[in-house]
Amino acid sequence: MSAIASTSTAASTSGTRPHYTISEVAALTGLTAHTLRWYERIGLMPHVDRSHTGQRRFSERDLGWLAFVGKLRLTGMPVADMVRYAELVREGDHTRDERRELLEATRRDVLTRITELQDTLAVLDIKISHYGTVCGGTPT
Amino acid sequence: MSAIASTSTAASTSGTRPHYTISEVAALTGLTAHTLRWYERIGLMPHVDRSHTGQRRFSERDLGWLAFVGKLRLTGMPVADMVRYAELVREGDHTRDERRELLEATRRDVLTRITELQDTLAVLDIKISHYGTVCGGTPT
DNA sequence: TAAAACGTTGGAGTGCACTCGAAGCAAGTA
DNA sequence: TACTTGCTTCGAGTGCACTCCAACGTTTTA
Repeated sequence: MSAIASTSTAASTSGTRPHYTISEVAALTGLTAHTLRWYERIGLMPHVDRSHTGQRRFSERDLGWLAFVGKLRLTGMPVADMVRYAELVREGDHTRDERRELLEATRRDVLTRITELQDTLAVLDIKISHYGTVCGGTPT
Repeated sequence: MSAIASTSTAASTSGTRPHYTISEVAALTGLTAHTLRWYERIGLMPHVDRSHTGQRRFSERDLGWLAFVGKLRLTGMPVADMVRYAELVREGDHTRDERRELLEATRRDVLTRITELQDTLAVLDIKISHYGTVCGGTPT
């Protein structure tokens, strides 16, 4: 539970930009430390800084990336696709078009998903309104 | 691919209501025969009729139920919860309140999900618009 | 300084929702 | 009748996304 305002880290430990320990990032993102390490292993994190003893130190930029990944995760995008996107980012500027494509495809998926959910909502409302009436009928 | 209009079954084989074979239902719902059998095994199907030789014969009502289950599945509801709902239906009228509760909770989840997706959509739109501009910046 | 808390690694395990395979009947077609 | 297709059951296998473990090193607190 040692959040951001804890004793040492975060803001200004050694003169450079803020660094977060893995447990701080876990608290901030809701992901577990296990998951964060796993993200790095599979290439979903773009290479996290280490302290002189080899411990991870996450930057603000890393947090931003994780926030974005969190959004992608909400869309239901498979992890493999997110990794693909991360690779494209690493490969540099000549992949911009492909990245935009990928994002636009995702955008379309999200739109579809929203429509599906709204349909479902309509069905649920009908069902629920049936339960409102006292008479029996055909309960499914 | 033998859809509904195939040779024998469906409409009026033996005088009673329409009966669909498992492969017809698979074609209609997009589920596999395996999955349909599995649904029955775990109690997610309310007991499918059998032919005199023991083969499944699905009714219109079964199709309606599967359509509803499909909607619930779209919400991301765990199968165990759907089974719970199916059990409540089987238990009869005194579970109406609990069923309505369950449906209303699901409704709330769906609403939350839609909001999340709309947030994500906003983020994607921002990203995509960045890719529209030619200047580099900080591509993440 | 000692203890507690936190970090590292590789690899194995978990839970979910299917998904498939094998062996064996049964029904319809050439 | 022979063949093809489809059905049955049970149990094992798959793919995904984590999730945890063991063994050990580091850092912080009392």
